[in-house]
Amino acid sequence: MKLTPLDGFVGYALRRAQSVIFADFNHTLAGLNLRPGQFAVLLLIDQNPGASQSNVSAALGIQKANFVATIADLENRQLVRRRKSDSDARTYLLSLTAGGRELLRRAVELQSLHESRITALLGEDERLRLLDLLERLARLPCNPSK
Amino acid sequence: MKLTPLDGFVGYALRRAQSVIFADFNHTLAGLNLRPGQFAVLLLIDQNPGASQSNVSAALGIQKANFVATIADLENRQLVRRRKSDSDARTYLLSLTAGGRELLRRAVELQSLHESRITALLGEDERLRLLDLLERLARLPCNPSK
DNA sequence: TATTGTTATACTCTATAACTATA
DNA sequence: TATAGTTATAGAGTATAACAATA
Repeated sequence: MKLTPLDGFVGYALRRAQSVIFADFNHTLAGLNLRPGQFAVLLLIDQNPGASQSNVSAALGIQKANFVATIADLENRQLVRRRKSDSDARTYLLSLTAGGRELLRRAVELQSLHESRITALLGEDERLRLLDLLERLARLPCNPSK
Repeated sequence: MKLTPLDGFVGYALRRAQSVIFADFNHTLAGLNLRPGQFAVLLLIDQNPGASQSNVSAALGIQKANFVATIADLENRQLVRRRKSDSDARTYLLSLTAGGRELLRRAVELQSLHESRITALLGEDERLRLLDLLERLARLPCNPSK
């Protein structure tokens, strides 16, 4: 099957790469029952203790409505704790439990294996270059003039 | 909000970039009512006239079961034609209708505007380098040895 | 036996509107 | 009024199992 000109499009290449990389991530973290999004949530809470649900969901580009089930699951699994804020009764302050920190520690270890596999494939210089290119892509204006 | 070390992971950078690029693609093709997947299907049928549903869905990494609704929609919109094969009564041979070719022509035009926006952001050399890096990523072994 | 296309089903991710309780 | 969190809902995308017709 002829794939041209499809294989010359950045959007298509992104989709293929993302599919493979996410599969490898999920395979690597399979034992922890953590999908990419959940891993990102734990990481952000760990790095920003006391952040609210809105803070975290906005930082990850997740709608707050869709974040409710995610955070409820993590709380049910006793990985995340929610405390009522003293200064604002509307918000919950998020933090990791001891179990959450421990699971995150193991997840980070496995993630670094996953990332190493990418480095083995590209080389570290090229991996960093890829990160730079992807970050620049993400700065594409949202409502382009025409 | 602190995003490190999340922003140093290729998987996360891929997700952010893909989200922005797909949004721009959809915005650019909005008038044609064609999502990225449908565009890819039309392009592949155009480049491989007489291909079967299995051929096209396999080439795009789509399960044949999920391809049924996609192709039915394109057929209902009279963009794609399905003919029974003479040599194998199980398969349908896919081809574009005149309307399908015309819609694809306009879609390709708009897609090239979208791609130009990426080139404007990265420069053509960097865009080609990105394509190369993404293609190499997609060659990551599926079941890595640990 | 294996393959093509199909149906049915389920799960994830995402998007939106509307509600509540607070601010 | 505006915001934080919630509920409900709907649309995509994706995965699997099972089937009829055909090879």
